[in-house]
Amino acid sequence: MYALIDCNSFFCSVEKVFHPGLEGKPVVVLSNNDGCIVALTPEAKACGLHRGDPIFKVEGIVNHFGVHVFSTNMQLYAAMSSRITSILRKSVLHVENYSIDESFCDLQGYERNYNLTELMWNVRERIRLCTDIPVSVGVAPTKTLAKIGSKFAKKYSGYKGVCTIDTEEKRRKALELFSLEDVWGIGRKTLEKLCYYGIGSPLAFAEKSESWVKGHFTKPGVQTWLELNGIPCIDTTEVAINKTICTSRSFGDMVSELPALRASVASFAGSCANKLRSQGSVCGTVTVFISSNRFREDLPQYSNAASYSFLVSTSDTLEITEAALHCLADIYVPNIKYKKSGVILTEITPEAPLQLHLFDTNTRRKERKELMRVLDGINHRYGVKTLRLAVEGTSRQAWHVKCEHRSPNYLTNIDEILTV
DNA sequence: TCTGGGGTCCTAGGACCC
DNA sequence: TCTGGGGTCCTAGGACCC
Repeated sequence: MYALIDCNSFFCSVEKVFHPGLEGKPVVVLSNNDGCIVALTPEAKACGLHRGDPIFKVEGIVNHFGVHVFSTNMQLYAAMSSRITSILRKSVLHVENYSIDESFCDLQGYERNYNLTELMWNVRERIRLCTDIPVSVGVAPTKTLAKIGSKFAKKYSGYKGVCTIDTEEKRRKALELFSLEDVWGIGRKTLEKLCYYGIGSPLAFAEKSESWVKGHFTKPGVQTWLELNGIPCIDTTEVAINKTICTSRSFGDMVSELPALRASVASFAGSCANKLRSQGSVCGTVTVFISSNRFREDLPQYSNAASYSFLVSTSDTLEITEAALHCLADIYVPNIKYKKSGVILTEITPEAPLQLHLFDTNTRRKERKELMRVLDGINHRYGVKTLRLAVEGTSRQAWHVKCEHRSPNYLTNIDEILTV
């Protein structure tokens, strides 16, 4: 059996931990740049707000109902997430951190000594006591069914936060009541396809014959079908090493001048290189992209991308930034109002063993590695971007993101710790 | 005025090999 | 009229996830 632990309205719940007066009030958390709603409480949903709504379009609702609005603070949410994960790991042997707000537990063996529902009730209570974050838990023979269970646990208070699907009868009942589009693995396209074949519920899909499903769907569809029928086949083992690393942002204000774009690209390249080193990898290629504001039909549109491949794979901030700025120079066109830029690192491999190159002229690899070690050490101790390249700029610039309602970093910065 | 960011996996088809 | 068989690797694009 598997358990899925899902934090309820996670970003909002974290904000509520530090603003206890908000219990029972509508709360939303915005995307970067204070653009769209990315997380909202049930109370906010009841006001008519939806995930994905651009905030400026729903200002009326927000003001009318007094909805509490927060800018996103990923550093804070990530810190809370790791606290929850560590509580889980102390409670259950096999924990798989699936996303910032969800973890799977492999409960194999626990059924001999525990009632699984009671076990998860205890885990849930421990998380509540230690972090004040409410979670919903689904327990079932497959991960897809566990996900469904957690949704029921969230929706119906009678489950007291834990819904276990451990009999054929419960499985069929759950599949009958659950909505098809909420099934893990069924997106917009698959939903359309299922509708076309007259399939209206997860149960109807699960009851199709194996040969029919194999004839009409490819591997992911077949996997979902198997999982719904109680046969585990989705392996979500944590990917500790990313195969691509991307940092991109929409700008607070549009920019046209090359120096501002260079500052943004250099800053994103630095962030990418930092992530790359933190997972002990090097990259073979860096890609830079820039684009204008696609929502402004009245302005000339332009977007482009360019890549550079290194002779010898690297994780050196200076090398990666320099290459990224060359790419930018290749695609920059003046007199365009740019809204977004980004840096992508690909062809990521472990830093050792490093494939060298016959015609490589870089003789300072060792010194550079030491320099990066010092750079990372300082930024780890004194905060992200304390030490950075001059080209990234020094003052608040037009391309910086907007975040007018950001909470302090209560959990990670001693200067911003909560005062009681 | 204002519209997010960061990933993975799978498949088909092209290009190439013997 | 007839035009082999069996592979690998790479990439773009689609679909999905949070």
